[in-house]
Amino acid sequence: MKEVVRKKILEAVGKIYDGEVNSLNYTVEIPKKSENGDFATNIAFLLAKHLKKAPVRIAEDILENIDRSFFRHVEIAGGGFINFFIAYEEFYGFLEKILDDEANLVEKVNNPENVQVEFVSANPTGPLHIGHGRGAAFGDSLARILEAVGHNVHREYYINDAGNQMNKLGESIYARYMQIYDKNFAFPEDGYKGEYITKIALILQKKYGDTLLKKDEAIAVTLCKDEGKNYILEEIRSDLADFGVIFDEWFPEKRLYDKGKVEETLQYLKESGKIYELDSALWFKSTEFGDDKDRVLKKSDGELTYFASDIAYHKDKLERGFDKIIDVWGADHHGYVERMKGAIKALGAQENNLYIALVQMVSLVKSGEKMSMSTRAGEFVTLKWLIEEVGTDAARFFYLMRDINSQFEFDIDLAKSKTSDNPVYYVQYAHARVCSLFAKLEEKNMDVKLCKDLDRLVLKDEIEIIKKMYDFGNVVNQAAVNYQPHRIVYFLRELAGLFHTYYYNHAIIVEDDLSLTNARMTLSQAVGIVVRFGLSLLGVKAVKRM
RNA sequence: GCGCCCGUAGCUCAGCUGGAUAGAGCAACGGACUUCUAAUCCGUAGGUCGCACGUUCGAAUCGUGCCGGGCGCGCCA
Repeated sequence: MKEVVRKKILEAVGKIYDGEVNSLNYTVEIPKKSENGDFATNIAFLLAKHLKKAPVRIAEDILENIDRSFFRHVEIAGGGFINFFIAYEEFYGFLEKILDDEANLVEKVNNPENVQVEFVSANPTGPLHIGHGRGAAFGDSLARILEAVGHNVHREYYINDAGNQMNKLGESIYARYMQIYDKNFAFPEDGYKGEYITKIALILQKKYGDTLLKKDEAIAVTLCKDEGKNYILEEIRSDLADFGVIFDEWFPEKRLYDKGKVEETLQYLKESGKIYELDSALWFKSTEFGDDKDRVLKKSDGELTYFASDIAYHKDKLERGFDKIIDVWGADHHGYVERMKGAIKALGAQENNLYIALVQMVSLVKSGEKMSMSTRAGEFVTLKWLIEEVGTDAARFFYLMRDINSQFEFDIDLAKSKTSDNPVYYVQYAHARVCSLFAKLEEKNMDVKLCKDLDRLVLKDEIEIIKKMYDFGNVVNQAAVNYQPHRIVYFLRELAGLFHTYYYNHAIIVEDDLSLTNARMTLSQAVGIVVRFGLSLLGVKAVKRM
C-alpha cells in the first residue's frame, strides 16, 4: 500500500516539478492519529523551497494532479500535509495476504547479508548473571529479527579460555579442594570466591578422591582449571538453553593460539606497519584510528594481551566471509570500542563491517528495593535464579522492553504478577483469546469460512487493527536496520491493546450472522498470526490457553 | 580531567533518523463481570521533554555550552 501511495505522489509531483523528486527525502508515514489519514506525506513542505510557494498551495497542486483511484479520500491539513485515506478493499486484500502466508508480513531485504552475531561470551569462570541475561535476550532476538528480514545469521559465543583468568579459576578450585583436607590451605588473594567454586571442588573430590593431593601442584591446578572450565561451560550452555538461546558455534580463544592465528595476525599487522616496539613491548597504533592511546599487544614479559587474540578473532571472523559482524558487549567495555574499530580498519576492512552494540547495566528491583550485585565479592544474582523466579517468557520480554542504551530496572514483582499489570500476559492473552474464539466456534458447530465477506469489516476499531498490522512489516524492518528489538515489544503491546478493546466492545462470533462472523474471525485470525510472529521474534511463546 | 550512555507525567519508559494538539504501562481517582476467558474494558487527572543559546517553514529529536546520574579510562580481563 505504502509503495502505491508513493508512486501516486511521484506521478502527481512529476507534473508540477522538474527536479529530482527522490532526492527530497520526503516521508510517507502512518500518522499518529487516524484522523490524519491512513498515510500522510510532508512532500509539500520540502518542495516549498524549490518552488518558492507556500506548502498549502503546493499541496493543492498535487491534489489536483493526483490519481484518485486506490483512495477513498485525500485531503490537505496541518498547513501542508497531504493525508491519504485508502479504499477499504486494499485493507481486505492485506488480510487475505497474511492469512494466505504469514511470510507476507515482512518484506525481505534486497541484498541478504551474512551476519554474525557474537553475544554473551561470558568468561567461563562463573555462572551467568542477570547482566549477561540482557545481552543474551538482545543478541538472540536481534538474530531472529535479522533472519526474519532475510539475512543469514550465525550466532556465536566466544570462550575466553586462554588467559590469566582461567589460571585464577584453576587456582581457586585447587585451593578449595585442598581446604577439604586442610582448612588452613591458603586461598589465592584475587581468586574467585563464589560458592560454585567449592561446589566444583567437591565434584572433583568425588571424581578423583584424594589423588590430587599427591600430584604436583602445577599439574593439579591445570586439571582443576580444565575440569572447572568444562563444568562451568556446561552450566552456561544449559542455562542459555533454558533461556531459549542456542548458539551455532562456541568459539574457543584457545583455537586461535593452537592454530597460530594470533602470531599470524601480529605478523600481518607488523608488515602493514601498524605495530611498533617500545620498552620491549609490542604496541598497536590505535591512535591512527582515533583511539586516545596506543595499546599493548605483547607485554614486556612476553605474554600476549587479550586484545591481541581479540584482533586475531576478528580477523578470523572477516576471513569467514561475514558481511556484517555484530559484537554485543556490556556497556562497561565501551572503552574498547575505538581500539576494536581501529583494529578492523587495520585489518583492511571497512569500519561499518563491525557494529558493536553496548548493552547498559541491569539492576533488580524487588519489593520496591534495589538488589545490589557485585561480581567481585562473588555475590551476584544469577540468570538461572531469574529464570526460576519469573520464567523464560517473562524474563525475555522484560529484558527486551527497553532500548539497550538505557539502564534497565528489572521489576521482579511485576514480571511475576499474573494480572493485567504484567505486559507479557497482556500480549500473550491476545493470542490465547484468538485461539479460544476458534475453540468456541467448534463448540457451537459453526461453519465459518475465513477470508470471506471481508467487506463487513467497516468499524473504526476494525480498520485500526488492520492498519496496525499493516505497519508490522515496517516495525520489523526498523528493528532490523537499527538493531532495536524493543520496537517489536511496543508494537505488540499496542496491537494487543487494540484487539482487547475490540473484543470487549463487539461480539466477534455472531450466531445469527454468519457472514459477519466470517469477516471478524478472519480479522481475529490475522491478529493471532501477527502476535505469534511478533512474539517469536522475541523468543517468547504464544500460548493457546491461559 | 578525558570519553561513552542516560535525563520526557508521581514511578518505569517509548517517541519510526526534523513534522500535525508529546504518548504507553504502572501508581491515583471513578465506573463495567447474567458476556466469545474481567489475565479484560471504559473514563478522569497528571508535562517548563534537565537548563540556555543556535540551526529553519517546524526541534523532545540536529549543533554548542552548562547542570545532574551511571559507567569506563593498566604492559588487567
